[in-house]
Amino acid sequence: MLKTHLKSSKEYQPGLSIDCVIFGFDDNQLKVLLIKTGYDNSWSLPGGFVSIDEDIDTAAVSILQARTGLKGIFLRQFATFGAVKRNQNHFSSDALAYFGIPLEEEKWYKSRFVTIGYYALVNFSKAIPQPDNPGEMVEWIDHHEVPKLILDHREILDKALETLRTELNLMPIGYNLLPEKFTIPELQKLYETILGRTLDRRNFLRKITAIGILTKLDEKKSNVAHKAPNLYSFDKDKYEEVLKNGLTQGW
Amino acid sequence: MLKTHLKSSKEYQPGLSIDCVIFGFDDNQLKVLLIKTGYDNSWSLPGGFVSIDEDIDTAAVSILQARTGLKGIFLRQFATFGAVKRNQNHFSSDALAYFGIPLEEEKWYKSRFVTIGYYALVNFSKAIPQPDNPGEMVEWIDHHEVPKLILDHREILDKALETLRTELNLMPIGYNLLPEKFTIPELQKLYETILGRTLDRRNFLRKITAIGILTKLDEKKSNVAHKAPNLYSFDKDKYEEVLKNGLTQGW
DNA sequence: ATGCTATGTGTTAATATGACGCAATGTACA
DNA sequence: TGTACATTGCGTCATATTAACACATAGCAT
Repeated sequence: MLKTHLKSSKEYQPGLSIDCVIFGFDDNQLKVLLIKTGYDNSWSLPGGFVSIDEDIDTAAVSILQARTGLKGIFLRQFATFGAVKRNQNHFSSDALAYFGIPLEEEKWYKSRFVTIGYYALVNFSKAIPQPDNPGEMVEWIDHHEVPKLILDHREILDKALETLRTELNLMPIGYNLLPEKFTIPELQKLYETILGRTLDRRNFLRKITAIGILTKLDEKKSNVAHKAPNLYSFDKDKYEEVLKNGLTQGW
Repeated sequence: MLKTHLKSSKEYQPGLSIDCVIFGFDDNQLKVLLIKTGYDNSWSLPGGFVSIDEDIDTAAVSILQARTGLKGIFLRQFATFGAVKRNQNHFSSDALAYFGIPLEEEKWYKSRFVTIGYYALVNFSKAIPQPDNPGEMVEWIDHHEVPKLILDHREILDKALETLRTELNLMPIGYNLLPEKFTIPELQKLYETILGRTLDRRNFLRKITAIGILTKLDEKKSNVAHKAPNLYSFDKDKYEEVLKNGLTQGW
């Protein structure tokens, strides 16, 4: 929510912020990148402000890149939150002093902010969480074990997950969350984790391969406890095509 | 985009506006409520600003009510638009003078606005379009015949329709767009119009009735050219229930 | 009466889905 | 070394859903 080298508030779009729900998949867990403030150890979503001369989408990309070091990531706006009370009483005068905010900027920080929510899907192993403010911690947290978050960030996170669940039915997802080579069981675990329920192995295989975005590699996963599963990769071209057209739907 | 009795810009959330895509269905056409400015006859979506002490959702409801006189309408936020250039050069000094904006407020009007898009589904026959500024025209326009719109309103409209199409697959729609009593062919036309393609009569009936939200009335439509079709109504309770749980999906 | 058009209902084949069975592969360990 | 166990790969079958189509009926126009 704050950046180390704050420009003057005049250089930012007033009353507007961006919060990102960054999802990663590791150890069969859906994880979310969260930030623990140095000031009071409170947890929040990574976010930031929008420069006056910056598109909101660009601002979201910048925040994401600053936090994960990644470019060209799957990033999608999903909702905007603007309840009057959403950031009421959030920045105490003490907190603003801690962050070195000059007095004349207090009013800016204490006014209502409308925040635009983006969610991102990133390759866990390639992302390098980067603290931005001193004393800050950036951590991947299992989405089942998210601590209390500031403001309405919990609501934002929930909405992001709900959106992701819906989009799972409308388009192929996984390309951005898995390493280049992966197994069908891994992909299934990802789906199961996002949906929060189990799926039948055999039916999953049939359905996921029918989409036509997977390439079966002539290679098996090594160092596994049981029968070595086959490795697959995404067919980038076909994946992009399905992303554009969407999966077949109802009507 | 403007209101007759403008409060001082200080009473509004800075740099933020709301634009509504209001859909209605009449004469087998999907129509959109548009506004023609008195100033230069340019067309735009109905919109407005957000008071500093007003939730964004509440602001959207207010705008909708002001334009259609309707309360309790289906209203849904679908996207937020914030390209830097989106309203660059929109309000000329002449225009601001026309609207009676004091000089000291010019900067406010000329800065970038981020706008939150909402779409609404309303009962065409019950809505009473209401002009807000003098010389303004409020009209229902067939969505196929929408004229050139100001700013990025065309993009906003397209995105709203795209969202509506997707949501058609996720939840029942029609309750808010049709009169209390309607026929299956009418409902089908609505779906066809939204989707932009024809559907098979018989399959449509089977599928739409299977949802369990329709009540077949013991009454036929009168004054029709051919065989009188049966009238139906929505079962409000079941409709709400399906709205909440969504239609059955893939995975 | 006859033709035209739109509605109401039913049929059938193809496809998709959900629920399982069983053999193959590799680890753990007696 | 070989037996138990967990996991993968592939297949089957009953059922549900979908798409495509046929036919009778109702009401207006002439």
